[in-house]
Amino acid sequence: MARQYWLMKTEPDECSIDDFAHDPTKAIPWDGVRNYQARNFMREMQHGDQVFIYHSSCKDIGIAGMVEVVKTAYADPSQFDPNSDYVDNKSSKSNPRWSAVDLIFYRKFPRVLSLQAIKGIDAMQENPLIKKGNRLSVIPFTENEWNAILAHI
DNA sequence: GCCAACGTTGGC
DNA sequence: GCCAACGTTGGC
Repeated sequence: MARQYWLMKTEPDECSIDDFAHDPTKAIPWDGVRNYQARNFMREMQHGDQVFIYHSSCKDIGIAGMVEVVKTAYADPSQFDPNSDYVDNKSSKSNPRWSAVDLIFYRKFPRVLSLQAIKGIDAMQENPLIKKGNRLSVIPFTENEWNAILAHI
């Protein structure tokens, strides 16, 4: 199947593009997703899929760079960790409720492409990212949307 | 810090 | 299965 394109939101205080860039050889587990729609998208991800990293709830809101999927969905360990904020007592090991994927650095943009700029891109008008009240933290991108973003970097 | 919009929970 | 209450997200 052809490579797919995604966007994942993160608060840069938690995990930013710089955390990936810091060691480009090190895969970082993307765990803690506790939304079913976002989880389902993560389960569709394939090795080699590319992902925009979006910084939310911060000073410099927008797309900061790109990472790549290096490990497809597996049971998110944090759901079973009683010390984790993300523990889910209703999840079972035989049928884990939540999934994680591993991501690796691909590229940091010279500057963050701001949400405001993204809203101005024609090809992005149907993308959930710019819809008011949207809370989805994992968003699929069409190839057209993906290329339109790259054309503005 | 505010608050609108949304997803989830739980009583019925 | 409905829906009100609640907690969270995320831009401003």
